[in-house]
Amino acid sequence: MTHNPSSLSRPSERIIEAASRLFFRQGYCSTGINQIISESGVAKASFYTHFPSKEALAMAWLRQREERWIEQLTERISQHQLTEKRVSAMYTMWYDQIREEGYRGCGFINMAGEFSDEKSPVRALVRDHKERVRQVVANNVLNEYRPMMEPEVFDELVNTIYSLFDGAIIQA
Amino acid sequence: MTHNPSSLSRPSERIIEAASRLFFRQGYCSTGINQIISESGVAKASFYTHFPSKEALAMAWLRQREERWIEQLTERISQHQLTEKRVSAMYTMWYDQIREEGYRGCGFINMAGEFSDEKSPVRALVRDHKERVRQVVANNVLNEYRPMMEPEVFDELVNTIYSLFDGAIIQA
DNA sequence: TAGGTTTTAGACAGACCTGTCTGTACGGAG
DNA sequence: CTCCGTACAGACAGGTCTGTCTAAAACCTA
Repeated sequence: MTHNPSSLSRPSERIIEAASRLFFRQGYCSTGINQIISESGVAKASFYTHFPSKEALAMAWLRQREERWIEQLTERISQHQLTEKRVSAMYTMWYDQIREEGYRGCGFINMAGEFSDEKSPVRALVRDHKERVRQVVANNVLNEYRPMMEPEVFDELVNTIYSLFDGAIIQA
Repeated sequence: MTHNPSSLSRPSERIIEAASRLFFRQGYCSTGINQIISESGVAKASFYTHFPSKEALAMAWLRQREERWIEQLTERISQHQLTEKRVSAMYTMWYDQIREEGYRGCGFINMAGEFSDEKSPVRALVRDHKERVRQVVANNVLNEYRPMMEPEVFDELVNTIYSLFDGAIIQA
């Protein structure tokens, strides 16, 4: 494979890159396959050799985003020892995120909102994402507190912290 | 017109009511005209006598929402004299809102996100909405502070308060 | 150079969606 | 009773979108 000087070499990467930009800016429904292949400089047939459907592309994109997101979250958290510092790091990350993304909301929620079917795999993926974040909160952020209280109380604490994290900046 | 015992009498109201529910739950693109007329129990021809297009319906819905929203906001604010109480009332209203709406985010932002064209009238309407909220913050919430500082400083304060308010809604 | 794999360009089918049109039903006003 | 405005049902046209297919070009390996 000759090196491609300007853009990403592999078609599938170019596709995801373009889809990421377009889905985020325009939403899933408003973005057509033709626009995606046009902006990624890929033939339609190539698209369908790499992704079986448009929905599959959306899922691939969400999965990649999920991967990076969790990765970054755990990395930031691991830089601190104190539980309160970890919580703070979590909020900082969230804050940075919405700043850089230009106030367009959580990509996962936005995407889920465009799939009317409650049983859609995309919805499931979004639910999984939220569950994983909750797990990170429980295991990486608040784990020091776990031995100090009853399991039910601990779970409730996790839920509370997560809800604040997920739902709002009410703190500010 | 005979009184209709069960549902709303006027077709246009039934249409907006159904659209409100569906747009909110499924998003604009995923909701078809056929679904709207089916759920509102209205013939397609009737729909198009009341609204020239699907987009016009969306705008009508947003306008109605806007009206009620601003109305409720100013009413809640006017119940308090102290500026800090007014700010607090503003946040309380926002909090109530996201609770009752089931954490699906700001209807305006969600809708705007589905219109790719930056110059779409829907986008303009959403921008107007945000500007009106900003005006309310300046004139009804923080107005007591206005004489106490330079105009630029006051504007900055308004922007800050509004951004927090706005950013919180988006995240939810 | 030869051969197999991947990519490209774009025509095409089928589904779906918006918006139009035709024809019918019904209730109230004159 | 008759007229008129409004609502109903649904077929239909025009366009758009996804996903398939063909045929040629480019690339990599040997």
